[in-house]
Amino acid sequence: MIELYILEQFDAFARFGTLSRASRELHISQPALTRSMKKIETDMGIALFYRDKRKLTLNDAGKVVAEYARRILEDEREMRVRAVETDRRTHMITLGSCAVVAVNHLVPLLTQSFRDKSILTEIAPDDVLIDRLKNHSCQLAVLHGRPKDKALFSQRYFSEQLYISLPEKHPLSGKNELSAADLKRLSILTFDVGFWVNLCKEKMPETSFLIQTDVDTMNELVNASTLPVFNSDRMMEDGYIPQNSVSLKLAEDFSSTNYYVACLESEKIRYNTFFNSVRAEVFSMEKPQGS
Amino acid sequence: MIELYILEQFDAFARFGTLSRASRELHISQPALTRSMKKIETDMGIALFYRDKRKLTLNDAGKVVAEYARRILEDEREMRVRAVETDRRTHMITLGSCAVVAVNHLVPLLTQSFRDKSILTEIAPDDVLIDRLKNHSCQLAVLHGRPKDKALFSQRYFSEQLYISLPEKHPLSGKNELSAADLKRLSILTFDVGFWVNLCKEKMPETSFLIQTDVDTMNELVNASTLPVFNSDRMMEDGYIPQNSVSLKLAEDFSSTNYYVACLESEKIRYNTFFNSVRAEVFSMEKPQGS
DNA sequence: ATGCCTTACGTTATACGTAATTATT
DNA sequence: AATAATTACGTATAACGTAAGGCAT
Repeated sequence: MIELYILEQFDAFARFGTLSRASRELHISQPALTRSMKKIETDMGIALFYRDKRKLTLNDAGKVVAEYARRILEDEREMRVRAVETDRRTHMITLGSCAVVAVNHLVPLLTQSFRDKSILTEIAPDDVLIDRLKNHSCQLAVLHGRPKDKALFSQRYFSEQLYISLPEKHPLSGKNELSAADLKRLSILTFDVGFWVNLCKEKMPETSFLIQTDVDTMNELVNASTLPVFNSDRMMEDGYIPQNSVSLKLAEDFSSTNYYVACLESEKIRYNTFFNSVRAEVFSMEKPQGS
Repeated sequence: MIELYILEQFDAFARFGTLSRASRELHISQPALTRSMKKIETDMGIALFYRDKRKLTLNDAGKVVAEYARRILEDEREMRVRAVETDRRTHMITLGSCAVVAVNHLVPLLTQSFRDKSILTEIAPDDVLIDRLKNHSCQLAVLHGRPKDKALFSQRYFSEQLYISLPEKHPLSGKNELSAADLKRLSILTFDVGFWVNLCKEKMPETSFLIQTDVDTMNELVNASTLPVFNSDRMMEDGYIPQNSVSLKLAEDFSSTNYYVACLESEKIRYNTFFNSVRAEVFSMEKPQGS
């Protein structure tokens, strides 16, 4: 059997043309290459080179070996990559989500259901997430609405209602709730949460959203300014309530959404316990409000 | 890099299920396998087995590796087979010749000198043969005259003298020998032997040569007709003598030639024994005539 | 003189087997 | 007891580098 280190050296010679050049590329000595090339010839029982005393050239059989060597080496490399990939997949769960708020409660549930695995979370738009589920680059995804694709299993997670937090002395702070019309010409501090921001920009083109991507900057601005702040019921439950402010519901049909947790239908059983704990979580979240 | 002996052992485990069984199949010890399996895991940086203290089972990554291992090992095997095949193909000796008659005695000599090689003969003009020698597409060549090229080694083979075989009752049959003038306006049955035919057509433009390319057709025509037949001393020695005919020497300066066997000067030693046997052949051919 | 291939020799790395150990059936 | 995997240890193969030689440009 011809070992791979020999094929690698043979391939290097085939690519670089001389043993000395190949030896420099591989960081080994020329004599080592001479010996290896001799070895592969005796092991195969045939000559692979024309020997010109001075120069070494592949003969026809050598060219055949060079082709195979290349393919075999490439396969070996690919084997390692693919094996490491599947190893990662068995040791960690990738959770995609269309909104940051949605993952906050899911990561603890996942680590509880799969104690031996680490959890990787990624934020992406819905369509991207669906693609990722299908090509196994993520196993679970939080989406807006129930996906129609039959290959996907999904379960309702929770609803989110938009709120606007206003300083106590703000002209609008006395109202019960707000409409889109109330917010015309206003500037609202907004953390970049993808979906919501895009939706509101579209539905309320006359309102200006001061979009922040850095958490600390956002917090500082919230405390230091008297600007209205973009908010939601779920964020407030998690404690994101600006000081000295009142939060009013934004009463529009687009200002609430339902999140769904999805996975491949074929992997549903695998995540059964996780979905159960999600259901329990939903129950405990929505029951107090309903009562 | 994962060496092939490891992949072979891994594949054996994948196929036979236990290390001990695999070790028996491969005729190596169990500890050797334990070590190798450990090595492939550390080299790849991931686990490939579930370890049950008692039993060893492939995990998902291990199954991926098993698939690749199988393919890689098969490719390595195929590589060796294909290389040996092309080696065999290059290990047959190609003998080029400017004349058919010249190869008849050389092929037996070659098969005797190189019992492990097969002999391929090809007929071509002298200039083509010289090119082929230089680019290694033939190893030996029979040429008219000694090549001047210093890169070529050559050795005189034998001379050939043209004869014309005539029916016993032919008007010319009483002569001692023939001249080109005698043959004007005659039609002569001629087997297509390249060099001679072209030479005679040029030197005797008024004679018509009825050129035949099929051996059987040629023989039938020789027997069924009363036409003169193109012949030579060497062909007659080989028994090509038409029935009821007399063969007269064509006495012109162009009607005899010397054949030389040539090879690359750099490969002379390789064909040393062959050239010796050619010399012996020449000796036994020309001595009886000379004495 | 330089570049390329080869040979010779000593060193180190490593793949192997034997023997002993643990655990499971 | 028998089978399977592992650990420990000594051995032998063989891959490597250094040094030196040959040969052609």
